[in-house]
Amino acid sequence: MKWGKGDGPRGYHHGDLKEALVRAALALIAEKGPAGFTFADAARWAGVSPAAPYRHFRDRDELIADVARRGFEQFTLALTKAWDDGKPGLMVAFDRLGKSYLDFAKREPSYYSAMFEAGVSIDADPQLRAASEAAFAVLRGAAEKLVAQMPPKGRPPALMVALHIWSMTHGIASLFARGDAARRTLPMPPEDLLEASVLIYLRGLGLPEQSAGR
Amino acid sequence: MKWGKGDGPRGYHHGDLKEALVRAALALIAEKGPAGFTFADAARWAGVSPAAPYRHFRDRDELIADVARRGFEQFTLALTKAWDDGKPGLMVAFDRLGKSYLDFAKREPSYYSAMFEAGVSIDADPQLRAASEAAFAVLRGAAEKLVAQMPPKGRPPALMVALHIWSMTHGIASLFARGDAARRTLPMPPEDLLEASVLIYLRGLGLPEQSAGR
DNA sequence: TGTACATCAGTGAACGCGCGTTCACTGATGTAC
DNA sequence: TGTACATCAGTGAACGCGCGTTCACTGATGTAC
Repeated sequence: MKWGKGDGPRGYHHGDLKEALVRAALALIAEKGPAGFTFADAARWAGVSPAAPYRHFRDRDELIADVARRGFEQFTLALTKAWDDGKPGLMVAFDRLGKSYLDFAKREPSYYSAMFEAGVSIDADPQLRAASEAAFAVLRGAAEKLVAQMPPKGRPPALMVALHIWSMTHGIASLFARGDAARRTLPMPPEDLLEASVLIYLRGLGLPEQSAGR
Repeated sequence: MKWGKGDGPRGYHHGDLKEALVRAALALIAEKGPAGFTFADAARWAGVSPAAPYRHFRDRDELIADVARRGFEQFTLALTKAWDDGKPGLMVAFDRLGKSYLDFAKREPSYYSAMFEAGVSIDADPQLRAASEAAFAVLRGAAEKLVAQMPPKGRPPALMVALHIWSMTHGIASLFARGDAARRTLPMPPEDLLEASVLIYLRGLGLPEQSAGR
């Protein structure tokens, strides 16, 4: 399944090389880490000559940035689906959201690496930046709904809450849930660690479970 | 200040090449990221022939692992000093501890990269592993003192608390406080974000500020 | 429907480069007596 | 204190390799008439 869409190999023209290169990058990142693959590698993996990728990407960085962008798009989809507009209750939806974040890091370690660990500068590429912000917007929207449940006095800023949740989750994902060798071993599933952490945090905000729309 | 200890260049024998190579690695990581430097680079930076490093390190990975190990040692020192056995009060000491973590990531981005982002397998090298565990032990010790303040009923496991704090802090450090290009911009200082996060978390644990030994 | 032509997406050979690594070597340092 | 020798820590030349990149090219595809 080297090229998943049009099936069967074709002749002189590959037909879908851009997609194939992205898949190659994902496979090679999974194999050797984000720093461990080369443009030539990707070409070889896709079964084309080393010059072919230049028709589609200026250089290796542009390829990685494209992978990261696609990663953020899929990430946004997954988070949106998990949050599901806060249904049926904010707390249960929020918990799903966190688990979905972690699940993505575990299920798609290659995307996750390209997005967060490949050293691509998010701000340099507007498309990448937009994709990244769309993902964060899901978190932020959820945080807004959550703080809106609280009495107006002493309501924490939604942005802060979103950043906190993001940080906790990203911290757990980076330290304990990645697919590669740098992962630390942990005496419990990372999902449990995250769930407890988020619950304690929300309690600290003054959001006991029963008050949050259950 | 290429070789800081014995000053002045010497002749045929460098005299302190191992140290110089470590410093070279730190400088080059700062410049190009953990993946962006080579063994030959380090030799060049230290002003020796490309074969010289082989007298001190088997390969590039061994050099990076050594840098990471030293990083963890310094990290342990900084954390220990910040925690200061919980004096004068657990909450204020805990806050110092978190800030110190963040400060290290910001002050020593090269060490931090080598420790957490260079893809070295912690478990492969016993010395590295021990150094890493010593750093975590400081966090864990602090968490133990903290939960010991709580009524025995419903006391959370200290290990969990330590892992939570580690994750939050590492998440913030990775996303917002690193020195390199992958850092996201943030509408507030990362230290403030962390402080708020830890305070909310501790409140969620049932540790109001005044009950914690102040 | 057929044909001529333009354009597109790939080839494959070639290049310069820097890296990792080995090797016999040599200058400097330490030590036994 | 001096000398002979062993050991240590570096040299520098050399190698094979794979990468990035360019280039003229060519087969396949699309389009105008």
